[in-house]
Amino acid sequence: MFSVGEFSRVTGITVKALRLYHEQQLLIPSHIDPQTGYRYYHESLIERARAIVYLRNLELPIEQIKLILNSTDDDHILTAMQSHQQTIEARIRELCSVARSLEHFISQERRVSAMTPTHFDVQEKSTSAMLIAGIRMKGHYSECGKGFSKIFRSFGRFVSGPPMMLHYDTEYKENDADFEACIPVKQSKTVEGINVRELPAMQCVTLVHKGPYEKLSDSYAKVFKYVNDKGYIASSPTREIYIKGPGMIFRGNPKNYLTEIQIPVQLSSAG
Amino acid sequence: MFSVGEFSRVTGITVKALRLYHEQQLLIPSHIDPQTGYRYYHESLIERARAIVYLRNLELPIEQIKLILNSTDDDHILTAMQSHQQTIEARIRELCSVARSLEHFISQERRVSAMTPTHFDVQEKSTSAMLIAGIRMKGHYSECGKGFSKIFRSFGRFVSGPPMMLHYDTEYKENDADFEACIPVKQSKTVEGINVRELPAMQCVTLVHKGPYEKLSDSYAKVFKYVNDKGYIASSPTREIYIKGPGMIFRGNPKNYLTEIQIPVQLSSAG
DNA sequence: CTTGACTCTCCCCCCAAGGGAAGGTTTAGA
DNA sequence: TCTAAACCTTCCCTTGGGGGGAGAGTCAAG
Repeated sequence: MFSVGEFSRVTGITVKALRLYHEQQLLIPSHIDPQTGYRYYHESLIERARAIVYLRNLELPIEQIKLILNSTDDDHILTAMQSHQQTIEARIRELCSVARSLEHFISQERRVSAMTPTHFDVQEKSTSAMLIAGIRMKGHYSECGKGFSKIFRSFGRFVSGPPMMLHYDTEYKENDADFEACIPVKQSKTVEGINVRELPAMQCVTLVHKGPYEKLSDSYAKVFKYVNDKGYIASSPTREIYIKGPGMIFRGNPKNYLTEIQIPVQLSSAG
Repeated sequence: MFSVGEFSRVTGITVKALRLYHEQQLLIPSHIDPQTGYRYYHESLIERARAIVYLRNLELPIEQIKLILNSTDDDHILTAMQSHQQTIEARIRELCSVARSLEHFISQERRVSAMTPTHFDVQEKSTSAMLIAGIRMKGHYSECGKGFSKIFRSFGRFVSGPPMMLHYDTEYKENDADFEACIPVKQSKTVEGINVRELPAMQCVTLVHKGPYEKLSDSYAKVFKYVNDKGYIASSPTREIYIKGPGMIFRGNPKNYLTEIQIPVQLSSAG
């Protein structure tokens, strides 16, 4: 006969758990001193205790274990284990789905971090051609969200980069702008109202704007000053790439928004 | 401004949960009527509510969500998500391990069920050769458990069938028996004290004994009677296969124990 | 003005499997 | 005999809410 502490050491079950199992009628001590209430466990209970440990490691609930250990019918045990297996596997599927979402979220975030430049100067560079899905719109810029949503709904996981906007106006227009909301995609697909095509490579002058969209005009001024100073000829459409913006999930902090301005240029003879 | 009920309908969060989120300072109503205590949510909170729903679906605890949504530092968000991902993946690994154990257990049980014969008669059959790991022992039969344990510890997942015992005595001995505890295995392996070898095919007379080991002698009597009646010559070692016994985990019900007795025979000229 | 639908705050209990602490009794060894 | 360790019960705490109810106040439409 062991006392709780001894039995705990032998079986590896905590004293707390032993008391709980007693209360739940799962593992009842062989003898309980009527005076002191001390629990005493017979050696033969070690076996049952081990079975309980084994089944608890399989994360079976106490109720189930009680049914299993008290049943003499092996078939019933098998059924209980199978049903538990179903439960576990369902849970695994849930968690895997969560893990996939997390993976997706994190890789998205990482891509943004990787694209975050360390310098915010006007630069010249060439872009390569890319496949985009776009929706040409006229009106106020703030309408662009609808366009992005529509493209995102249609292309979902085929999206291969941050959303961007093409500006076809040669002058600034507030309320009647001509622009195209577009998102780089991996595959072409025919969707009503969405124009999928290749955006050509180009030589451009670029500047990454950090901060809220309200201050974009400052950055535009800088870029155009550079273009003029160099004597380049700006063409259209100009591009705005929303490296980091409000996003689908978090509004984020507008102070950290990153927007790349790309002005396509033809290098004049003076270049 | 929405009342709780309306906001609940809009966001899909239950009223109970909205109150909880308020209490936990996760989603604080835009306005609380000082007289009535009614909660009113501004449209702009829908966005935060959606983010909360999204993050809850990723099974983030409320405390974490609070930290994430209240932080302006994107890096911190990424860190939090990554740490959560670690947690989730650790949990998945745990559950997969549990699922493997369950799978193992169930397939084991199924094999036993499949091997359960529908008739318990003396029969003649031939067995095929099999690879076994065995420990030859002398003494009392009850010592065999140690042998099985040792083999099991060494061969674990290479076990390919139920344990068995070879009896080398030609007469019945209680206390000084000569026997070999062995288990069929998939692969050979050199282990001190364990003899791995091929058990040859043989022609035998067999009977599946159902019930506790104490009554095995009745079944032995039946088998030997059959052998003698047929005029066969029994040879040794005889085999006892523990199709269903106390097992590693459950003692089970001795009334359901299944033990196959195999007596190797040479068919005499009279057969 | 009434009435039915909403909402409020408290309150309690529930899930699973214990953990932790408080406060009191018993045992075992020196 | 004394003292420390072991043991007892009882109560509250954990996650993330769900469920229900009491009792009271409020809102909006007819």
